[in-house]
Amino acid sequence: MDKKTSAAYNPKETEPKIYRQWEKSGFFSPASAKASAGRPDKKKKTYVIALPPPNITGSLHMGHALNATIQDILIRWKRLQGYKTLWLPGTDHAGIATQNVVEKELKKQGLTRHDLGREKFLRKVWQWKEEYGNRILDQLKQIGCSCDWSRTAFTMDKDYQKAVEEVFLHYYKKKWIYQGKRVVNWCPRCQTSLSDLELEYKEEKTHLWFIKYPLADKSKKHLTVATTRPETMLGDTAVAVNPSDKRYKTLVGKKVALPLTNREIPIVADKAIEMEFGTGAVKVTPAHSMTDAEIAQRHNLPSIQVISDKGRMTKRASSDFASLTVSDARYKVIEELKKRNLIEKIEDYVHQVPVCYRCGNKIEQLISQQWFLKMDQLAKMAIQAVETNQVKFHPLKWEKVYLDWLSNIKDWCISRQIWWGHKIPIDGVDDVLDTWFSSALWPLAILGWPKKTKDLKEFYPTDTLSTARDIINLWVARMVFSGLEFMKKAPFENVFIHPTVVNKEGKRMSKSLGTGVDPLKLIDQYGADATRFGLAYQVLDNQDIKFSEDSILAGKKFTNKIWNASRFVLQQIEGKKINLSTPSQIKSAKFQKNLTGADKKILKQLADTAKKINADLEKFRFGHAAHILYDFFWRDFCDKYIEAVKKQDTKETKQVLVYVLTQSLILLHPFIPFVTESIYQKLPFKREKFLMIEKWPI
RNA sequence: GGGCAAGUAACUCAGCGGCAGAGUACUGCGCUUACAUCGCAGGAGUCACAGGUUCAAAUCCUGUCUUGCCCACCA
Repeated sequence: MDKKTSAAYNPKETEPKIYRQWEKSGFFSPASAKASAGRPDKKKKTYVIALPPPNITGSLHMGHALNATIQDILIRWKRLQGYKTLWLPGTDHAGIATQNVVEKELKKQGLTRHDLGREKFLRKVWQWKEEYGNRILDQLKQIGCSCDWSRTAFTMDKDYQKAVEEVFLHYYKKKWIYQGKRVVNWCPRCQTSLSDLELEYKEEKTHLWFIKYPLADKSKKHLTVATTRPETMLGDTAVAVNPSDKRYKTLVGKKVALPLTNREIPIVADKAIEMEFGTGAVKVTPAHSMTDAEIAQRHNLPSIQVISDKGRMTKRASSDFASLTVSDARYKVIEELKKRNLIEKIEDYVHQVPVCYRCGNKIEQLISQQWFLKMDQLAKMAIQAVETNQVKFHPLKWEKVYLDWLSNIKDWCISRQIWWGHKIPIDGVDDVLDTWFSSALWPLAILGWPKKTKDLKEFYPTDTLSTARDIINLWVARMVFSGLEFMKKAPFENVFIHPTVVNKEGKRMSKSLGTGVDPLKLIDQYGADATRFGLAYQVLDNQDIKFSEDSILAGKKFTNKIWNASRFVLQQIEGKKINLSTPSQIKSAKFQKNLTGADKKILKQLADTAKKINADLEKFRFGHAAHILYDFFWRDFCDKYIEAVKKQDTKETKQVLVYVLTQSLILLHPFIPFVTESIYQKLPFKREKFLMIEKWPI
C-alpha cells in the first residue's frame, strides 16, 4: 500500500477477492483448524453453530442478514480464540411454500399439479430446487459468512430422509403417533391441514348476525343466537348456553327447529359459553369449530360437515346450498332468513380471522382424518431442559414464550395433504409430514444421525442457536425435545433470540407491503463490512430494531477510516525494520521505560477494549461491542493517539503503533472481516497467513 | 382478554442513582505527516405525563397515556 493508493476504500473490489481466498484456504472447515492451547476454556475444544436453514424459496431479507452477521461474529470470534469451529449451513425444503411457488409457475402455462400427477410434479419441484435452491446460500457468502460449505445440508437429502423415517417409526412404535378424525385448520387453497402455529391472523370487519331459532314446541317462542358465520348454521347440531345463565335455565333440554333445515337440535348447557357475549346463546357446529367439537364431545352431539375441503358447501348442508362458495352461501342464508323474518338485528363487528401463513387465504376449520404426535411427554422434557438451565435463552425473557406454549400444548397435527415433503412411511399413506417435523431434527440430522458418525460424536450438541422470536415454538421447542428424545442431550446450550428488524414506524418489514429494505442493495451500495457493522451496531437489548440506514452509512465511513488509519501506520514504518511485538514484549519493563504518556494510554485503552468486547460477546451484546470498538478505534486511536504520534518519533512509538493497529484489526475482524483481512495481508512483517486465524487477545 | 417491549436532540438510539451523550442532519472555520467518507468548534433536549423514595432521579417505586409486537376457542 503506497501513497499512490486511492484514499477511498473500495469494498466492491476487495470483498469478493478476499472471500475467494478464505474459501480456498479451507479455514472455514474445522478439519484445517486446530484447537489452540490459548483458548479460554481448556476443556472445550469445539464451537458449533447450526445455521437456521433458510427456505429454498427464500431470498435474503433483513432478518437473514442480521442473523447471518450475528452468527458469523460468534464463529469468527471463537475461531480467533482458538476453538475448532464449525458453522454448518443448509436449506429447508419448505413444503407448502415451495409447492406453491412451483404451482404458480405451472399456472402460467394453464396447468395444475393434478394435470402432471404426483411423480411428474415432484420432478418439477426438484428441478426448481436444483436451479434456485442455493441462491440464498450464495447471498450469505456475499455478507461474508464463514460457513463450512463442504457440509451443506438439505432437509430432503437422502440421509436426512432416513432420519425423518427413523423418527416417525420410533414415535409410531411408542404409540405417540396416532391417526384420528379431528377438526383441523384447513387451507382450501393449499388443500392441506395446518397446525395452529402455521396460522396468521388478519383483522376482518364483518357483522354479528343475531338469528332467531324458533323453539320446536308449539310455544311460538324463540331463542336468539349471535354469530359471525351464519352459513355454518346448516351444520349446527345444538345451541349451547352457560349452565348458570338464568335467562335460559328453563330452556336447557328443550329443542329448537333449526331454520332452513328440517332438523330439530337440542339446547345444551356448557361452561365454555361466555354469558356476556352476544346473547349468551351460541350455535354449535362441531364439524367446523374446535371449540364446538369439544362441546359436542361433552354432550355426545353429532357432527355435520357442511363445508368441503375445497371451501364449498356440501350436499349435507342441504341441496339448495350445495357447491356454493362460503361467501355466496352466507349471502343466501341471510337472504332466506330475512324472508322468514328470522334476523333480529345485525351489528358491526371486527375480529381476527385466521389465514394461511403461506398463501394468506382464509382458513376453514373442518373435520378431517389426520396424523397426530402426542405432545405430553415431549413437552415435559422440553420444559425441564429450560427449567434446569440445560438450555438458556438470551435475553432470558423469551423463555416465557417457550414455557407458556409448552405448558398448554395440544397434540401436534403432523400430516399435510401436499405432495412436496417427507412421505409418511406407512404403506398406502399419501400424506406428507409437516415441514417442521423434519426441521425439528436439524441439529441431529445434519451431523449424520441416526448413523453414529464422527461428526455427530465430535460436534453434537451444538453451542449456540441464533434465531428469530417468531419460531421459538414452531422450531426451537421442537428441536429441544427431539434432541432430548434421540440424543438424550439438548441440541444447543444457548438460544439467542435476535431483535426483529422493523421499519421506522415500528411495523414489520414485509415484501408484499413494500416496507422492506433489501440487504443486497445495502451491500452493493455500502459494502458487506458496512452492512454488517451497521446491523450489529443496532443489536441492543430491544425487541425490535427500527432500521436506520444511517448506521450502515456510519459503518461505511468507519471501514474507510480503518483503511486510512492503516495506511498512515504503514507509511510510518515504511523502509524501517519493524517486527510485530508480542504482548509480553510490550509489557516488559525495558520496553515500557521508553514510552510516552500517549503510548501508555493507548495500550491501556486497547487492553480495556479487548476485555469489554469479550464480555459483551459472551452476553450476546453485539451492539454494545460495536459501539465500544467504534469509539476506541476512531476516538482513542485515530483522533488522539495518531495525532500524538505525529509529534513524537521514537522506535517504541512505531512499535506501539503497529501493535495497537494489529490488535485492533483482530478485535474488529468478527464485525468487519473484509477490510481488516485485506489490511492484515499488507502488513510487512512475519505474521499468520490470514487474520481470520490470528490469536484473539484475552 | 392476557403478555412483552418502547417512549431522551429534527431522525435512529446509547446512558439506567452523581454536571444530559453518539451517529445522521444542521451552522462556522479548516485540504494540518492517513482519511473532506476527514478534523476542530458550535447550535440543538421540562429525558412521554403525574405522584413517590433519596442529600441527589433520565436512571429506583407506583400509576396514567401513547405506540409496536406476540399469545388466546368470546362464537
